[in-house]
Amino acid sequence: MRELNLTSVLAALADPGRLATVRALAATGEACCGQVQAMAGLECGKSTMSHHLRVLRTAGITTTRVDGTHRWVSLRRTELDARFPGLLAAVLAEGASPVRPF
Amino acid sequence: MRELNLTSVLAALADPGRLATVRALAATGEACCGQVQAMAGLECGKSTMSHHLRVLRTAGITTTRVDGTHRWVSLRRTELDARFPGLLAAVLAEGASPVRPF
DNA sequence: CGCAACATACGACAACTATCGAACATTCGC
DNA sequence: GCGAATGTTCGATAGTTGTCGTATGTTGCG
Repeated sequence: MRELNLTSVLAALADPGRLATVRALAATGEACCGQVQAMAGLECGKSTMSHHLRVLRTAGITTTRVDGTHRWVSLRRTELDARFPGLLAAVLAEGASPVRPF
Repeated sequence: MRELNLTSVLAALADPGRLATVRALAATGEACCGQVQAMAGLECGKSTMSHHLRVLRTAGITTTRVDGTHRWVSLRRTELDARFPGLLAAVLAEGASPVRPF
């Protein structure tokens, strides 16, 4: 288990593409790189996608399971919630509700 | 009121110095630049401090009240909590508890 | 007014980051 | 084994960010 440093986690999440990636993973549970890219709607090269996934993995937000030619990526919800309670929920909740207090 | 974009907020918080600044502000409620720098334990030039405070202000995390030669800085807790419920609490909670599940 | 205190603005520089294309590695199927 | 599919790694480049020193602006005080 990594250090799960808050600064690193926030830095990893502070990118629209990676945020979309995390949301896609939260919705599906597990997905391989290509699926994530499609679901997150990221139109970038595969190397860029690989880079973003590495940032998320290095920050301890995701984990990767190798299976043949595929790399199945998923959120480390349990560890994340244990270390930073409410953080993931707060980030994922954004945009989910209409945010109209009136 | 600014756009309060989640990505910008996360990017603003993704810095040790700014995180310490936010914690100091959360503890005191309001402080002028020099006090913030001292409380957050930031040993940097004043221009750097001013830069960090501007990043926080631009992201919508803080607001500044001018009073003579002082600039009183404080968190925009209400707006922040309304826009991103739980986010500030999650960020501030880190390190507050021993984080020892055993 | 002149000076000190507080903070911001500007210019410069180094370090980091996002992005891309091409090359490489691994595995599956024929 | 060969080629296709899936990702990663490498090198390069452009843009962003953190830091600093200095200059500037504003206010309070004598």
